[in-house]
Amino acid sequence: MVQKTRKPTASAKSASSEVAAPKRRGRPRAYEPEIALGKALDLFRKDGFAATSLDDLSAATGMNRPSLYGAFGDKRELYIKSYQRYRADARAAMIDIFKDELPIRKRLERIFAVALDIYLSGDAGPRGCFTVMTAASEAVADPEIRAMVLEGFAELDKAFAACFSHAREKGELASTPDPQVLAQLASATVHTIAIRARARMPRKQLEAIVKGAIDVLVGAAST
Amino acid sequence: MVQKTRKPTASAKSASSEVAAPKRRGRPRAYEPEIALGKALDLFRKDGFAATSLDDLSAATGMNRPSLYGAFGDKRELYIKSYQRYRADARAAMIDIFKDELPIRKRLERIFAVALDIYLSGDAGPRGCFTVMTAASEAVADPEIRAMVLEGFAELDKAFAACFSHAREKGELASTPDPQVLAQLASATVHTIAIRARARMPRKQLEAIVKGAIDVLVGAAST
DNA sequence: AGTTTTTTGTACCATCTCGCAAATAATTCC
DNA sequence: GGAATTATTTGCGAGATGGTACAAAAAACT
Repeated sequence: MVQKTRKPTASAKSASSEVAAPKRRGRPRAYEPEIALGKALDLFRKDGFAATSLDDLSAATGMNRPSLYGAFGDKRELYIKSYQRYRADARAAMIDIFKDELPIRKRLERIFAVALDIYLSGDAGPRGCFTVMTAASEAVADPEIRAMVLEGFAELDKAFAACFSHAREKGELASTPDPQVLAQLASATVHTIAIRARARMPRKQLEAIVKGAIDVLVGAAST
Repeated sequence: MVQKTRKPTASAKSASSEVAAPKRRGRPRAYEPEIALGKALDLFRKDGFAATSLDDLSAATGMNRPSLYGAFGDKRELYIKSYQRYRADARAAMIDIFKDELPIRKRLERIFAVALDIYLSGDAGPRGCFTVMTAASEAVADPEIRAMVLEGFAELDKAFAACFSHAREKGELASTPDPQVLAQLASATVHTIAIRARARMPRKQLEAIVKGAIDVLVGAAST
């Protein structure tokens, strides 16, 4: 009764965006759940959890309330699914760069640039980072959201740490500052630009902050 | 009609907590506005703007709705006044340390410790930083709040920059990284611990982040 | 005493909130 | 074609929401 109970029969091998139409039984869905979830995500990013009403969500997705409820569960579940979607999108946008074989400085530049793209996007003003702007607020009272948020921090820290470790092994960085410490400062930089972006600080200034941070992070250790 | 229009007659020299009772005309107030504002601040910090209802505020302050309205204006005005109060409190807690004549490392340690105290306080879980957790969210749509938030960032950056400049003049820091860059990284560290505190990251871990950041900030330049 | 001034308390309103039940529509299976 | 299955639509209902009107209360002024 929640989301899709996909294909009880057909080929269960390939999962995601199967071209095959598994011939669902009843009335066909009028709207693509993935698109609707994207719209819901946009709204939650813009207004946060409490200020986003089901009517807003209904209008934005084009689904009326019961359909929303049937597809995603109640408001909180929809919020959590939206957050998962956000995280998946952000991860997808970053993972290649994190894994790429570039000089550390170049890599950091590209990662921060992608982050800025994410945070500054939005028709009605920059939306910032979902984790930082709304999820962290909910985290204090909701254990499930809290776990996701903490996991998000850890994921980013870990990715940066791998970056710095790798760079150190390649001799791009000195051994003095622990890669993990550098990683936490890089995460902090991500966080500060996320917040500042939300307050409509111009991109130029945010890029200046990023540049300064990179200088210290790689310059401080290598030079 | 808003807040106190204090003393049309009496001595207009001393302002704040005057002991003199200027003999207000009508029925005396049942509650101290400053205390009520503190309670409102607590609520807004805990739940944010949208999720805090006037009923909640009424219950917390002990004032009923019309009194609240008469004393502080509508919900948004009360929110803004709460934020101003928060900023004033935070400034008061930090200003002495910023001005103090301590070695840069010691000064940073104390500043971050105070920040952690603020962010981790709260009966119902750590409340984080008002600016970061709720005000920045509202900033995107509300110009007045936005101005205050941006001003808050600038204030913190400036205070840190003054710190680092001063330290450099005293020969505690090398000349390589611009004090302003160091300041922005210090602010970023404040922001990241504010967010992480809200997600109930243990104080120990937050202190570890702070320690690492300080190492890089002062160690990177001075060694 | 009575008048004036200010705050409080009660009650109310129009609107929005979330979630759901019942009825209707579109499709596949038999 | 008819039964079964799945989605959509309409609309409801109990309660919360922000804000306000109005009268009662408590003080000072005359």
